[in-house]
Amino acid sequence: MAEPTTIPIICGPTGSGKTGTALSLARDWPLEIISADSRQMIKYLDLGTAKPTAEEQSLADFHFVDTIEPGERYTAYQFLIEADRTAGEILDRGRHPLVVGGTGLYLSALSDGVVEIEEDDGGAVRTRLQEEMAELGPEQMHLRLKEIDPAEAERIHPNNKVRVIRALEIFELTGKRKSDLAASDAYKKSRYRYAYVCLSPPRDVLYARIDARVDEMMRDGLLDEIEELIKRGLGDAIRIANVIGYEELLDFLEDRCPLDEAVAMIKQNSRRYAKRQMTWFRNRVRCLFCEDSNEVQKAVERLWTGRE
RNA sequence: GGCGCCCUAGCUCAGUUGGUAGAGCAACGGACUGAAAAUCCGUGUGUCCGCAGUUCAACUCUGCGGGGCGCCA
Repeated sequence: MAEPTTIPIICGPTGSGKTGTALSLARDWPLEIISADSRQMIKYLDLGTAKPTAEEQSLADFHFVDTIEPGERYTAYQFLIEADRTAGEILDRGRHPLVVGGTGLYLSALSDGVVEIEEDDGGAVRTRLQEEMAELGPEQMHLRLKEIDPAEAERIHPNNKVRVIRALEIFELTGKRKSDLAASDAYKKSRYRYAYVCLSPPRDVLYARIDARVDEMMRDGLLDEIEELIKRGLGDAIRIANVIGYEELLDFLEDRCPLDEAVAMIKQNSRRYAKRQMTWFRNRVRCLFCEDSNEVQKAVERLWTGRE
């Protein structure tokens, strides 16, 4: 039996230049890009998510860009299923799949798999748990988790409502403890192997680039984009989508802060996001770290030519 | 030029009746298994403007110098 194909992943924090790197490779290689970016998937949110432009999208085939509606639910599990399928189709065309993105959870779902759990139809269980959380408070809910799944409760801080709810939700849906499922082999996995290459410029360079990119987004008309979407009745959906750049400007448009303050917050939140991404890549996955685009390109090409 | 107030963390400031200092924000570190650009946890990082004096001991008191703000000229 043949070794499974190894597919390269270009990861890295926001603003590191992943898209540009992928497009450089596209000049010399027959590749298709599997974008692993939870916010670039959302239709109409273009400037603020630094979505590849129409021109950039004409230079290579991008998958998982503009595929969901604002406010629509999408999960790491769906990404695993669909990205695996897409990778297969690309290989069938005789081309190279190249995963590019900064959403760590989606990437590790793809590279390491994720536990299979029954679907919560319409999210009724989660909605109810959220209501109970609001009513009873985090301590009570954490205590409830402690009774059904002490090991998981031990790992989750009581203030982390999202995780406490998720663990309770899993128990209600499956009748099994999250800690048991995680230790089992009930994993959904991709057919392929993946190799991470992380584009990580020095921090001061990255931060300067992030700040400059935010100014550029504003010059390009991010505010107009949002006002247009509000006119089309998508204001609430944008809030739900929870995207840096949109949240802050909605605050400004709703008179909650001056514009310069909103822009400063976009920069700060983007930098913090980049920092969290770096923490993930440093400690969560094994990857080759490169300071610049050329190094990344060489590493990817080594994978494709089969020379390790 | 005279008088008064101020100078402590990256920023805004608190504080020590003399025993080398602490809040908020920022920053930094970490967690993350179907919400992840989400969610959560942890950590003071300091020539206390400079020099000299008094003192066992000065960030604190005194003098000189520097910078800032206000009022009067």
